[in-house]
Amino acid sequence: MAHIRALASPPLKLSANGPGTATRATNLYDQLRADLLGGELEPGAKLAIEALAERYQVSATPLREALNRLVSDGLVDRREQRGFVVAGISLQDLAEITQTRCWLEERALRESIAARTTAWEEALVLAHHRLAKTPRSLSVDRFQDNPDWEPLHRAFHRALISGCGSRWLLAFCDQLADQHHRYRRLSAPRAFAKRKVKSEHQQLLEAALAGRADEAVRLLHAHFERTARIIRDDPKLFEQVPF
Amino acid sequence: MAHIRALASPPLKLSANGPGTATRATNLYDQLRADLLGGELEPGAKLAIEALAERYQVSATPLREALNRLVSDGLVDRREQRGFVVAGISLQDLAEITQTRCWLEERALRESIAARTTAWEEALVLAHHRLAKTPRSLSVDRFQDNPDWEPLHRAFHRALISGCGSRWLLAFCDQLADQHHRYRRLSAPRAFAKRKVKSEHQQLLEAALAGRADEAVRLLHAHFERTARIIRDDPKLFEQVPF
DNA sequence: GCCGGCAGTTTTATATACAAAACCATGGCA
DNA sequence: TGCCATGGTTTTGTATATAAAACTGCCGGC
Repeated sequence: MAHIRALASPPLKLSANGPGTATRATNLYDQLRADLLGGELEPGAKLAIEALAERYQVSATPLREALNRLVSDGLVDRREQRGFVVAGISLQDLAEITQTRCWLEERALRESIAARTTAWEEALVLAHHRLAKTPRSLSVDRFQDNPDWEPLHRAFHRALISGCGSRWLLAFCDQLADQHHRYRRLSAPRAFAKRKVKSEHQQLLEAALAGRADEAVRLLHAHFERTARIIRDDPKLFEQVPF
Repeated sequence: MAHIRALASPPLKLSANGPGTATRATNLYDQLRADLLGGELEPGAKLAIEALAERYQVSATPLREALNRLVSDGLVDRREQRGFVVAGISLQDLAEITQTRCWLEERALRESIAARTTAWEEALVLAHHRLAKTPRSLSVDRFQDNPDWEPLHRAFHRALISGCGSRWLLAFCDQLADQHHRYRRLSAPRAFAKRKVKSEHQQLLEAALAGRADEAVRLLHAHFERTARIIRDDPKLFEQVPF
């Protein structure tokens, strides 16, 4: 199942420069993905081959390969004979992603808790510790994204469900987390003022470690739904929906 | 969410020959996918560019594009700098796919039943009718695959869960169904002798229509697990595991 | 004034040519 | 004999060139 990518980081090379060196299409895929998730490339934007080839200094062939991979991830839309565009966002889609993520992560979390091991608990505690000591914002009074935070947040949520026993389910959850992230980016400044994210994670950790599955699931759902509501209620966000 | 492909059939063209005509890479993707699921291309087999280009009468560029898409589907493995191979099979993978499919389809089925509408019920009845009147085997006494059967079987299972309200979940289920199919193909001759598939579907239909969610889920799990067991117990299938 | 077709332009998709990495067999050497 | 180095071969991955489709703006008809 080599197709399931490892978390949000580029695949680590086994040998320094032996067989299996990363290919140009793969590097480009990683970079494009980062730019899509980071918001450098905005939803709905045209992904013109020539412009991108110029921007990333590659030729059309590996570029098209990378774009094709991103289509499968749901980050890019392919329009036959009309090229590629950044996947759009909508309230409907946000609702489905949130709902689906609740369903899948609930299952994964319950399985992880039911099958919990020392290794899992320790990895979880570690992930939480790293997250907890990292500030969300670089500035205390206004929101200024701390780029270290997001990967650690991601890693914590990943650790919660990592013991579920199904690489498929984990891959699906990763994909939904990517999608969720595209929306979360938009709400981060608003969420910063309103939310006590830190304590939400703390409670989640404690419930999971203590094996209180129902409580952990409840907290996780609330966590996701709170994010969704903040985005949904943002008056500016969806006013100019192109459809 | 244009990336979610429509069931197992090629995307239907909206205008006869207007904008959006299928591209060569897309046609190739469909064909390769069919051949992978149909077993023309066996698990572990090398997918050499030149050989495939010759076989399908296309050049390397669209071929590589199609292969990249199939990697995301989990039907093909990419080995950096070493080309593509048909994704392998293993007992471990079969177990995970079966388990994950049970989890996801359970959720989707429960949601479908909870949200059931007349349209959903009618589509389900229709799908079941078509399946029921189509024989599994072209010959009565020995197994000879009826190519009409599989798409109808797929459509029935799809109809069961189609009301779940999440295109994401449906897409994940589709992907798992594809994977499951690769294994199911292998067990079909053995399953033919042992199983009353028809009555399993009949019961499932009745439970779903009557809104008996728990029973429907139980039947669905049993349906999947029975398939998995038959494959698992096949003495020939996994004796020469390449690892 | 608006719709529908038509030519020029731009952009996408594909074929081919080329570069670079992996593979393979051979042969030297301990 | 077993192992690593090495050169030639094959195959992958990338760049570029070409073909084909979509877009644009203009024009004429209704």
